[in-house]
Amino acid sequence: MPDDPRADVTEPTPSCPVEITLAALHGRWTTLVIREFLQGDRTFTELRHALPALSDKVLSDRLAHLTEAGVLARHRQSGWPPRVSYTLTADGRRLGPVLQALWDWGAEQQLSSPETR
Amino acid sequence: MPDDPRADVTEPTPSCPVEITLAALHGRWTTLVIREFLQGDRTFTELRHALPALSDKVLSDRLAHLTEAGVLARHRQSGWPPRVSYTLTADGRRLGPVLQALWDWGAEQQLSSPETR
DNA sequence: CTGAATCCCTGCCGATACTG
DNA sequence: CAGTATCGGCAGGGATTCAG
Repeated sequence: MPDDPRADVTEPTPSCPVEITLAALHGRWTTLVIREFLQGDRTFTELRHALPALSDKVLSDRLAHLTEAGVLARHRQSGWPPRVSYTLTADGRRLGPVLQALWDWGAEQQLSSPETR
Repeated sequence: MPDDPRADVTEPTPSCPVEITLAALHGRWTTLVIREFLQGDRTFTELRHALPALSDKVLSDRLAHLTEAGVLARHRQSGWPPRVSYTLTADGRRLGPVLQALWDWGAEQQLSSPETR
């Protein structure tokens, strides 16, 4: 990874692959939302129930952001009441291992330094 | 990972392993600073030269933050001029695979969606 | 040389209210 | 049902200046 042309960078640029991923995961609640989708499709209301403390606005923001990042796909079912479901894309599913890596480091960290300060 | 007691969480909490890791990586420039250390020890001035657009204050903040997160260790060489070097801890070295996972996803993403918008 | 203190500015997040 | 509009508070990040 240091032996990649794209690693020749001296400032944070959106073209760095690491930045791309962090941008996709960016924002409070984002990883929890993704975790929901790793267990299957979800609608707006289902997410609201799974994450009660998450406000409508932020949930809406996150879904839009993840959709734009290529992680989620939006599906409008026509008819009434309006129903929209979201699914992980193939790219979104590839985030599983990424979250796993984040989880693993944090879990190990909890062991090696239970609490500093 | 969904089959872990610590995954029963309905809001972002600092005790979630994923949050711990994201907290360690948090902040602009942080991953670039870590990348420097994956290639060896560095002093304040060396980092300043490697990342010219990074201000003193933010560099200082990042070093303090990473030290507190257990990623870096600080070593004061006594004498004059004052010289301080930083090294990755064992935990810090374990971030290599994490950054690799972030890199891989982002790199793949660049291929599958070169530019949207 | 290696930072810490201060100031300002921007962007995120949350709450509330409203619409197709 | 599934969002958008608006507003306010607060924390992050940059520039500059000062200190051990």
